[in-house]
Amino acid sequence: MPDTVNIPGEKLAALEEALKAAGLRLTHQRLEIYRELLAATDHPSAECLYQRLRRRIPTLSLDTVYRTLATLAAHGLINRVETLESQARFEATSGRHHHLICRKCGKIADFQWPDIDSAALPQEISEWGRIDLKNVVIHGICRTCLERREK
Amino acid sequence: MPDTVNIPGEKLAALEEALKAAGLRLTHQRLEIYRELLAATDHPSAECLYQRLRRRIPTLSLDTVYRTLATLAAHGLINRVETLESQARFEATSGRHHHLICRKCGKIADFQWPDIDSAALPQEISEWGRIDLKNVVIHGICRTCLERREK
DNA sequence: CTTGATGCAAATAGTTTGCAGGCTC
DNA sequence: GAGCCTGCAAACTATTTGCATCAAG
Repeated sequence: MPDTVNIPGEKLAALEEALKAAGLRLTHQRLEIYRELLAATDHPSAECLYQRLRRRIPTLSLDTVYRTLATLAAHGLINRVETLESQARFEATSGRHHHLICRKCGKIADFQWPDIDSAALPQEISEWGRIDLKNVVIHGICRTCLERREK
Repeated sequence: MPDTVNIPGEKLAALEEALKAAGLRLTHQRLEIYRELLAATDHPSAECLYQRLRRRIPTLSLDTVYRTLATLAAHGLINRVETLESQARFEATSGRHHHLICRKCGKIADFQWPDIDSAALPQEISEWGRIDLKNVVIHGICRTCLERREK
């Protein structure tokens, strides 16, 4: 099993470029945090990322995870995902997608819905202001939790 | 100017019924907090509701606002609105609607989008589990903030 | 070398909880 | 009158910040 996550080079190049453009340094921690987020599919919280990374980088501190997540989010490399929980969750920025959230176990899954992506917004919206992002959030109970409940 | 907010009786009846069904009491505080939320259009935070209600009920405590919001939310009378901010925001449960969030001032507006409400979800979703709620969240910058920025 | 980034520890913000007295049913 | 609800204060959780040190460019 590899000790570090291996990730498409283009994404890492984007990280390096975005950081450089903002006059920020490409540090070991930033690289690893971003890598971990690229590899993760479960929209981890800061705390959760910290636990995973600690195995590889024992000296890493939770503060740095928070600071790095804020930095990366500010530069559009990652997204803060809005949930109803108190803990913030994160994902690496990637193609257009939407979220399924289980209200029981809190798991977040992605799904595609091209029909919505291309659908025209209601007329009234254009008067509200400038639209940056259109996202569908679906709440429900995932299959695993449903089956657990039946027992 | 009226000292208390006046609200359609049906909503209040729903509150009374829902509380009674759960074996909970209809207290002055719960009534007023729910009334305030029914009247509000700006999805206020707990702190914000507290400030508004204090004028009418000087003895009200912030803790009670939090506790009451949790109670009402647990019984489906109000919704916690998910935002990217750290503060939770609330709205009285009402007809199907979606949210516009200004990333500058944090204002949340409602809008209708019947096409989405009636649109069929992608096939894959049904395999995920049970769907309770389908919500569109739009992020952008509201007109007021756009104009302020131009100056 | 220089300056921004990190780790540590302490501070904050928002929210929750334990307890004693008050109010609804 | 009995027990849930409230207000008060203190506890908690997630996140942020000040400062001395470290490392990337």
